[in-house]
Amino acid sequence: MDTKSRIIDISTALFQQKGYIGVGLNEILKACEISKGSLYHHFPNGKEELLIACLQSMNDVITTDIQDIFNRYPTAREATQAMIEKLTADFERDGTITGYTFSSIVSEIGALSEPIRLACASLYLNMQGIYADKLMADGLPKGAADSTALMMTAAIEGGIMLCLTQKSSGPLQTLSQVLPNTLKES
Amino acid sequence: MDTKSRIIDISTALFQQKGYIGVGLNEILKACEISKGSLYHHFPNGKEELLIACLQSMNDVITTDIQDIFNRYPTAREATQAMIEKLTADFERDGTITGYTFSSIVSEIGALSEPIRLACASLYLNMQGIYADKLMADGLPKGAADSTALMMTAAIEGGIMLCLTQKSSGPLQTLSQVLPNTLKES
DNA sequence: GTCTATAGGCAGATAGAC
DNA sequence: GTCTATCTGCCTATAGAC
Repeated sequence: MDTKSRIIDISTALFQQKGYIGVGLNEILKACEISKGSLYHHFPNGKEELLIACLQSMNDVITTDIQDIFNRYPTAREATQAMIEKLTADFERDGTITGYTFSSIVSEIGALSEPIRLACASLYLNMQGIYADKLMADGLPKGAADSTALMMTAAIEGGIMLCLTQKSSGPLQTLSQVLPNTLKES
Repeated sequence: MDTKSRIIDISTALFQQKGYIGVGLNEILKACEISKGSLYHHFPNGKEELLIACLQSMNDVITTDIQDIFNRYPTAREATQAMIEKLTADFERDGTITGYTFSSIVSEIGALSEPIRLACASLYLNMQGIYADKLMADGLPKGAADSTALMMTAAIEGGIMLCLTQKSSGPLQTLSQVLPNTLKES
């Protein structure tokens, strides 16, 4: 595997764990076992360019991941439940949630860097799109599917935030029971 | 008004707008028109101690604010709708949402500083408590009220995040239509 | 393409006069 | 209780050898 891909892979994990500002360039270099010169050779615009590459990588991984789950279950309701249960399992295992959430990145520099804000917006929209497609396949009209998909995205993002704040998977576990019910009744 | 209170008031606004890391000590000093020595006299433990004082201040303001809205409307459904509409109006006016969300603060240092994480957790629980009380007054049993209140908190927090990411009040506007319906059917 | 060395800036924090 | 001056350390970024 080439150096550039390795930098992206390792940096992606670090950004997800600690946020953009929380990870220093030196930490990335150490983790990748490369030097500063090498990093700036592959990413001439420095840390911000690296983050954008990482966001694209996250986009691919997360979209594939969610799409896979939504293909495996017959209805949006069951798929949602399975997805949230996967998140809680991740949290129980790792003590943190590394995927599906970019709130730390948005909060830190979304307001400062337009390219990064746009990359995050695209990520959220991709997730939301998968939910909406499944809801339409279930028979919901487009408008209702879009609204419901938006609420799912917001609730899951907020649920992850609550889990991190409380250091407990409780909020997501509760959501996995409540949220699918609201889908059923839509 | 004494210096300490003025520092807290001004810093609270800055932290809400730009997050914890986004605001430097020098910016706070300039906004408050004080010197570094003065700030460290009132907050010997520096920036972190100041943030905790600000979080307590936010807690008071936000709790009072939400409680006020929830007292003014007969049901949780109507109160929720009114609250979200207030948020969207704020967003339209200021271009940002300063209250009701601490996600940026949680994301930035919640994982690093235990006192700050706990202060944020307490804030979320207070909001959730107001929602739950109103839902119980509407006739929901305690368990269902707690679950629903959690979903409301998560959805609103996530909705704010989506608005900031998309630079649009659209997500919250959609939520103000979808979320109350899920309450109605609970 | 990778390295070392270093620049230059700004952060948070401290000391001590008044 | 407020001030100014200063310290130390970390950050991103660059220059230039190999």
